[in-house]
Amino acid sequence: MPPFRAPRGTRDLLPDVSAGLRRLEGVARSLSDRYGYRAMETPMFEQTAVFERGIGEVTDVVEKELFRIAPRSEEAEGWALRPEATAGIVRAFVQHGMQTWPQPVKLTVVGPMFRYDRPQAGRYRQFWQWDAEAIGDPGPAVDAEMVEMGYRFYVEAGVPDVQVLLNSIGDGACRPAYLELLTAYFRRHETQLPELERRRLDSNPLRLLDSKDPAMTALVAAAPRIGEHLCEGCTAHFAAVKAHMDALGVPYRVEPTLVRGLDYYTRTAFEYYRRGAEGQQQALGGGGRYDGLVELLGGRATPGIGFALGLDRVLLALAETGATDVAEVPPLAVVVGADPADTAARLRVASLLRGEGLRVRAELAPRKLGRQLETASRDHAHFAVIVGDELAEGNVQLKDLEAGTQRLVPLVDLAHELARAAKSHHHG
RNA sequence: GUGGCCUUAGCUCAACCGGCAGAGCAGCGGACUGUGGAUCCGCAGGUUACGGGUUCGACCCCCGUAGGCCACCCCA
Repeated sequence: MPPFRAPRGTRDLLPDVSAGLRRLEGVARSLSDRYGYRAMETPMFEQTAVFERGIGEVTDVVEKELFRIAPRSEEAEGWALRPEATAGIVRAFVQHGMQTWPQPVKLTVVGPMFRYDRPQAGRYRQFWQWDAEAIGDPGPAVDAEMVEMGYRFYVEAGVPDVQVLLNSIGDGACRPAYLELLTAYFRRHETQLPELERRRLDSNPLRLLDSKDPAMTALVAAAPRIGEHLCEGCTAHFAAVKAHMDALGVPYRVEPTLVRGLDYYTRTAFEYYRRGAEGQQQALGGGGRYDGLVELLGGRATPGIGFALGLDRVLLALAETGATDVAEVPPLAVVVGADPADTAARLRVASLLRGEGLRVRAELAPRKLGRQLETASRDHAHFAVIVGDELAEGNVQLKDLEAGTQRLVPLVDLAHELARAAKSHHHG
């Protein structure tokens, strides 16, 4: 056992996996660009209060999953690593007076998030998200546009069987009344409720709706549905969102029991999940509207909507379907030497080529020529540059490792020759 | 945070009932002293996750800890 290991719930992304993550990040940035979302960065930690106020004091994320940093003695307030991006972005929106920018302000963040959770496959204490937020547009069209952008991400990333779940969870006008109705309904059947569900009746009654306890199925099916108790405004908004989705041709399923875990959501709630995936980590991403959040964090009342897509889970899904490999680009050439001891000559020739912008590897270990060529072949390099006695006359051997041919080339022409060969290689 | 299963070389895995810890792959070297992907041979690699206990004797049984995984809670 090595003396040090990556902390629990974190992991090293070795080059293959790291390349996969960067590929996903590329898809996310491309989509952000196409849909008009501008990239920004927020700090990886904020005042704890930003998350407590923004996400909600009684949510699991704040109550038990927040990665807290104890304040130093001279500081009154503690910090916490960001468990999600929305609160920080909205904090920045308020801080920098973005309500004076042309509305809506569309922003995106890609980066690591942190939650002090019990780890499992696809659930880590440090994980990566693509987050996008559109702040300042109350209309349903931007909701549909956002759901579509997320859906397109999975399509372009190559994740099969992604389903969009859609619901409306009401707003300040209709949700309180519905909650009362729902709570009253379950209270009437309280004796049939399992222990856990009885406790949730007080803390978060909406959660009863997507309980996994089989004893709840019948009860949930007969429970009042939010969709039938939305106010006029929410009903119209939801209908318009669905109409836009239909027009865009994005497949979705209305899921009346879909609720979201964070307090700030209003009206539109959506989730992307993978059908048929074993294990519980089928939630690939989710989001929703948060028309009260900006005000909650000290700004003028401003509507907003956003999503967070979990990149680790996409990586996991791609690995399961075997579509994860990112082909490594081999070096154009490997510089090898006839005299194993003369490392300096190899290093010098490689340096020359690198200065000309070429991707080359120098074989620096003092191994005999055969071994050097062997590793060059296994690297799938196109060429080997053999440095030997002919260097005295200013020449090297340029060997085509695929064709097996080689010829004498003056050192002064080498970069040009290789660059030309590289071009013809790439163009077939 | 709750319950359960697992942990042997860098990786994938063997090791009878409690009786000398092994193989394949990967790495390094040789066969091959200025010419490559194959082949053959060799070398190195281990406190059997860690700490304790039972036993003449523990990879194997018991207890604890850590990590991973699974189901919850919850979520990405």
